[in-house]
Amino acid sequence: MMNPPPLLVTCGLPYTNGPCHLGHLRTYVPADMYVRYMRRAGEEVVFVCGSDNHGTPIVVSAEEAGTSPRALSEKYHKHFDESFKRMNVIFDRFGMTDDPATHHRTQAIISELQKKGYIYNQVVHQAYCTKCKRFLPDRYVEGICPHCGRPARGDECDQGCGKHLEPGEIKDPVCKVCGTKAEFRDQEHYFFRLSEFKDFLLPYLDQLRGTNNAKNYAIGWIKDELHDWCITRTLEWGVKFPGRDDLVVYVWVDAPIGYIAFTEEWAKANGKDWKRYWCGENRVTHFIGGDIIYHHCIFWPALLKGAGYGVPHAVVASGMVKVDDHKFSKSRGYVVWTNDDYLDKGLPADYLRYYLLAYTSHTKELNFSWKVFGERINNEVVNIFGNFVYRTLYFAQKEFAGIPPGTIDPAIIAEIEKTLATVDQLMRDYEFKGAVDAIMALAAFGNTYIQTNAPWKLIKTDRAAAAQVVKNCVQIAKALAILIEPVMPDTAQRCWRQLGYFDQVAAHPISDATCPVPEACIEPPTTLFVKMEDTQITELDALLQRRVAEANKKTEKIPVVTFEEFQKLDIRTGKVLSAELVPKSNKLLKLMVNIGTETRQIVAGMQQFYQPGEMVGKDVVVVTNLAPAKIFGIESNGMILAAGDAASLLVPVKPVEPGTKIR
RNA sequence: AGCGAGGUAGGGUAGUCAGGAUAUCCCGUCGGGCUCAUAACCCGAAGAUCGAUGGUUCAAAUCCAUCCCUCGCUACCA
Repeated sequence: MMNPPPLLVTCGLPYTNGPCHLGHLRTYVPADMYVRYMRRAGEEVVFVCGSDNHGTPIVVSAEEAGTSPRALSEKYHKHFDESFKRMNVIFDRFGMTDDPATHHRTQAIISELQKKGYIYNQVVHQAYCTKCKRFLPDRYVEGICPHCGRPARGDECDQGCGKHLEPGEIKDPVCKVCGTKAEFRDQEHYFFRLSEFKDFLLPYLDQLRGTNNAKNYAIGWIKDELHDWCITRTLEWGVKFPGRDDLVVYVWVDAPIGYIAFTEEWAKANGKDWKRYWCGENRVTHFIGGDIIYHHCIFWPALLKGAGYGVPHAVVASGMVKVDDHKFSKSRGYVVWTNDDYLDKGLPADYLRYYLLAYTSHTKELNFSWKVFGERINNEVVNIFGNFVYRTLYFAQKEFAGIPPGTIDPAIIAEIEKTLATVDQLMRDYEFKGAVDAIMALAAFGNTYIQTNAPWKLIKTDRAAAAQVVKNCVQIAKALAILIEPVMPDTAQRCWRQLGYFDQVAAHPISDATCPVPEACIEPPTTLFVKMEDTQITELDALLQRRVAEANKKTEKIPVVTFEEFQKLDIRTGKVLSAELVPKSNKLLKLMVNIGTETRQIVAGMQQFYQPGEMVGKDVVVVTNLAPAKIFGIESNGMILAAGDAASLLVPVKPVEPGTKIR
């Protein structure tokens, strides 16, 4: 059998318009662990990543900051590069998608796709801001939904009926940046014939390696119809579309192409051939966040296939990160910044790496809380792992001035081998938590072993037997140092040094875990870890709580409306004539309400708070000139006012006739 | 609504793909041991109708069906 192709591991590219946070690390730390492990399991691995610099948000952020997109990108590029290094996430190449390699490779791929007929052009309506003098990507247009009449974004009626809006559909478009009324202009765009790749993608995804969340999600999409994909934008910033100075390619085209370009950059600097990684059979493994599965499992393989490159071998998608059991959200304050909140507080990278890897399976949601962080670090890392190594070496040094001579008990070697086999299988299945657990189980085994064999007792009667127990324990400690390196590289190295070795633990293959430790003198050991103090945890947590509280205040800020705007609303009292549950809905009630001049049918989301029976006969407050909407297929002509999440109804205190105007 | 992921002792979490005998681990509670060690470690106990119902099977947390609950996603948005 031929040697398998080398492994190329990539991480989803961080976008250069904000700093590094836990959400990033949830993908990068496991990828780094995987790379470290696979290298030491004897694989040839290249690990590349880079920053993603293009797209409208960066242009807008740069304008707001009074700088250029390139300068902004460079600032955050440097930030990510440093943050990853501080976390011991070490790439062979960390590039930028705005560097020449990505521009060049993107244009080469687009040209190739054009040559093969996979790209066509088409004129589309697009919102244009006359003040900013540019076309507005859909996210930067606001207007009125043509379906329900409520405010909507350019691409979707996000506050109203939730319908997807095609370019040109939105009414009264306004530039979100400057507030000027936008107009529609015709603009030629280029489309990728994604729809032609359906027959390729289904069998491809079926055999795709990686985590099944990625695979399932993508297969689900494919079963629906695949639309062709608009791959150009009217922007200055980005990779120029070949032959068109006024268009750049969509950022989601050049971002993954960065993976190839960064490999090229690495290969050039190291005298290697990048084609070995990207052309033909390969083992390209993408580590990504769960939010970008679509791009990596559908667009990207189709692009590569169409342009004649090899397609990815595996996609490993991480689950989402929660903070204090809340959805990760920068605007709501549920965020942990890698530098400000963690590393700059003097906390070790190893602790966070451990937490991220050991909390749960890679594809499940990971909750971060300082309290749990402190508990797990102290109980598992410090007490079980750290204490075993320390008590072993302390006793060895005290009683034997180091590691005693002798051979290792075969049962101990067998135990280590069992751990090695388990870890290896789990790592190849991308089950990082399982692998960490197996390593910790070996540490727990060590504690049980030393406890049951009590060399501190034995030594009083049988010094040789005590030496044997110690020797076995040291062997376990050695195995632990070797195994824990992909998880906690700094700790592993410290542990390695304490075992009397002067070289790098990372230079040793995993299989060295069963190589007997020789007799040696060692220095008195120091504790491997410092415990997390309760006061420290409380302080860190308080900082987070303060940020959440401040964010809450900010979100409460609401825009001022003029009296004229207020007067547009026609609010009247009404009497509920009948109420019934809307079938298949668990929130909606269908109400008939007398508003004086007429009886209206109104659908209201208050089923969980009011029985239909108790609604009948109630005087309620109704917005009568709200645009009609269809909810669950039932027409609703107005809105009943209620306060708060529990929908406390607003009712007139003194009796009034139905239809009385509210001012 | 559609799609996806989850629902396992007081909290958290593994096991579910490849069905089997006392359902894992961490914390917490209770009892004991040890004292080499960072008040750490070891042993034991209590505590789970494995979301519900029905089915397949000698055997179901695990497979199938239906339902309930929670969360996420729904593409020209990076």
